[in-house]
Amino acid sequence: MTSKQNTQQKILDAAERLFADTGFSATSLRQITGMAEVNLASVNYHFGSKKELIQAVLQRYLAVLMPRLDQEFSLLLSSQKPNDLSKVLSVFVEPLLELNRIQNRGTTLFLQLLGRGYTDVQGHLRWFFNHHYGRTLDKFVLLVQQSCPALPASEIFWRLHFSLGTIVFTMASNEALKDIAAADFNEVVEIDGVIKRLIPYLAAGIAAPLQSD
Amino acid sequence: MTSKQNTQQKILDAAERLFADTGFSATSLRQITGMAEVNLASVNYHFGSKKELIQAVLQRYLAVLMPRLDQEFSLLLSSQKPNDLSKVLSVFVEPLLELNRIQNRGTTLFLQLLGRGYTDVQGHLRWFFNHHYGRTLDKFVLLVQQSCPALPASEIFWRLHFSLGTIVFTMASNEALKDIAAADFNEVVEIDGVIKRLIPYLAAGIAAPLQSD
DNA sequence: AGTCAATTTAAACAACTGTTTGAAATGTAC
DNA sequence: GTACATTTCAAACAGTTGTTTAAATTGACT
Repeated sequence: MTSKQNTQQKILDAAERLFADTGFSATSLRQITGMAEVNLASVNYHFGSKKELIQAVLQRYLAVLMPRLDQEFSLLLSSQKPNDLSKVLSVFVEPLLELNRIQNRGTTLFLQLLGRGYTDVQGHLRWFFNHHYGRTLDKFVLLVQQSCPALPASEIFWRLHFSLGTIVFTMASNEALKDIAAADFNEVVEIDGVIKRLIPYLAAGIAAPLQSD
Repeated sequence: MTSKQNTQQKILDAAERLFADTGFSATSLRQITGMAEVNLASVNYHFGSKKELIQAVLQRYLAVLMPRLDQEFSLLLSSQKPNDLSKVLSVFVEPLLELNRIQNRGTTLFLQLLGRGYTDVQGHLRWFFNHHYGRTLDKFVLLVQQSCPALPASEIFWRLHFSLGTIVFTMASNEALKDIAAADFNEVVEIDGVIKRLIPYLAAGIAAPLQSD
């Protein structure tokens, strides 16, 4: 009984690290099973296929993160006045940082995987995400719209995707950025430092005045 | 004589389209030579290897774009007063749109390729870019620092990377975003529309007030 | 015409991919 | 200990990858 869970978990641990580092399609099952020190066939035995393994890796984090976010969004939505945009964005901070409890560098790994999911595989993962967590996402979009009543919905759509790009890219190159910051500015920045730097940048970008042309 | 250039160009045209659509590593040489209607071996004959083909595809655009940008940056730097941040960012618009002259949807293709370059291949392409165009990049950073005298250099470093993430990610998922925008908002957005939407977002984000904690 | 280099071609190369197979090993319950 | 299901394992599967080879074709110049 423990051996089964051990194998599954060893695979998930190795897979998420390799996926985050080099992408889904660039990571082979032999790399994964090699790092996990399990047999090659065990991936297909426990997860069925590589595609399902990718989903399982993401699910481990999404299943914890999304209900938490959903709860926080509902709380903010129940307040009468529109909420400050920075406040809405700050909702992400704590649930994201709590992913570090699932796994050692969980927060970083999850955000990197999210980025890979958007660029690596086309369509497939996006559909999976929207299908499972579309409702939660809608609540967030509604909150942003309430806090930026001057912006048309289409503009908010674009700016939220711009913001997603910022987050995803920053986390994907997180290691490199940390190294440069340390070398050039004598700065030691951890993941929570990066997230807190992101908030004012994103808030200002999303709420930017409309261009007049 | 004309046959050689035809083959090389047919390969480049097919390669850039496939690379932009599905990424560098996910595109096989057989797909490329199939679409280009040339022999499989001609890629290695004319370009040496797949890696060198990737560089050649990017070089076709970078060789036109970067000198133009460098020139514009120098011009702005020569002015006495610091320049408005939106003005500095707007420098990119015209040179980027001129890439449409090289190739049909040149601007879109190039920006998608840039995005792929940052997420697909690790290190390798980033080094290539910094090595060839680091000087031009330095001028740009200097311009941004001049236009945001209140921000410490380290903060600008982070925010410029945030911005790079926005651009790269947006272009990498450009097709998907356009489709969603068309379906949800009846919007038809072309590449110049996206670029012009980006400017105010980026300008506001980069110049955001510092967080007070 | 003939000469020589540049280019194209089909075929094969070794290495790698995800997946499947059937036997061996392990665990669980009676 | 026997019976049974779960899990592991080595081996092979068919398919794809980038690259190389050597012969065939094309081009340009005398």
